[in-house]
Amino acid sequence: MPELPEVETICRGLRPKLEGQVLRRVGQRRADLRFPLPKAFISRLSGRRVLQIERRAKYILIHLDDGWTLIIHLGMSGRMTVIEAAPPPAAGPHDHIEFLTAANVTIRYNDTRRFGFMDLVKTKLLAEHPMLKKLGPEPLSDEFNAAKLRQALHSKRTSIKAALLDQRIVAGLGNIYVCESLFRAKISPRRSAYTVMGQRSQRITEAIQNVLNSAIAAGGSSLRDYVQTDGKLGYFQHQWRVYGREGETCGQDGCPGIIRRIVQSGRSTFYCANHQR
DNA sequence: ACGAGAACCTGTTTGC
DNA sequence: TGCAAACAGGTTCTCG
Repeated sequence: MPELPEVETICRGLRPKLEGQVLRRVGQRRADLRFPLPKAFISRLSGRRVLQIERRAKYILIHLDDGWTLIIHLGMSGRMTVIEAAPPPAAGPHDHIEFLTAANVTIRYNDTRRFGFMDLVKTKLLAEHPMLKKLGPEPLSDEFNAAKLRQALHSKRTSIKAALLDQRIVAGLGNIYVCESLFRAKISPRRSAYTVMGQRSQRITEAIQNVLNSAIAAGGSSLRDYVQTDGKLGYFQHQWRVYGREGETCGQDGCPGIIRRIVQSGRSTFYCANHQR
C-alpha cells in the first residue's frame, strides 16, 4: 500500500481522531515488528496527548506532549484503521498495535509482513534519526525542483528508475509512482540517471508532482486491500497508465505500443518502450 | 564508494 | 487438482 500519497491519506484520516486526544490505553500484541519496539513502549505512550501529526516521506510522525515523537513506517503491508465502535471488533492475527483515545476511538495498526516499524525519538532530535537523516527533499515542497534533481542525478551511474526509488534523491516515491511518473515524463526507466538533464529533468520533476498530487486527491492507490483509515478504497489505481498493465496497449495519444514489464534491481518496472525514451 | 541482489515475512496468484 | 515458484506498495545489509 504505502507510498507518499497513501501515507498522506492516512495522516489526513488520523488527524481529526488523534490530534488533541489523550492516548488512554496502548496495546501491543508482539514484541517486534521489523525491529524490536522501543523499551517500555506501552508505558511511555499511555496517558500522552497527541499534539500534531506530520508526514515526512513515507513516515508518519506523531508529536506527543512530553517532547517525544512516535515514528511509524508502514513497510509494504502496514495499515492504520480508525475504529469508532466500542468495544472494537476482535483483533486479527496481524493486528499488532492498538491505541485507544480518551474519546473511545481505537486506532489499529495491522501489518501482515511486518516490514513496518515504530520508534520513539525526542522531537528535538527527529532530524538526527537514522531513518530520517538521509532522506532527500520532499517532492511536493519548494526544496524539490529540476535544478536540485539534476544535481542529485548527475553522478548516478544507475538507471533513472533505480535513482528515483532511492530515498536520498527524492523522498516518498515507491515502485508505482516512479513507473507512473516516468511514463508521464516520456522517459524510459532504463535510461541512465545522469542523462536525465535539461528538458527531461524538468519533465520528470513536473510529472512526479502531478502524479503525487493526483494520487493524494484520489485517496491513494488500493492494490489488494483498503488504504484509508476509514476502510474505504483509494481510487488512483484506476488512473494507472502502466503499472500492472503488462501486455496492454499504451494508447497514450494513440500510441500503439504494448506495455512491457522488466525487472530492475529486483523490482518490476512497467513502461511503454514506444514513447518513453 | 557504488550498485545489484539477497534478506526480512506472510499471503495470494500463476504455472506446470 | 495439487504443489511449487513467482510475486507483492519498502528498506537495509552484504558482496563483488
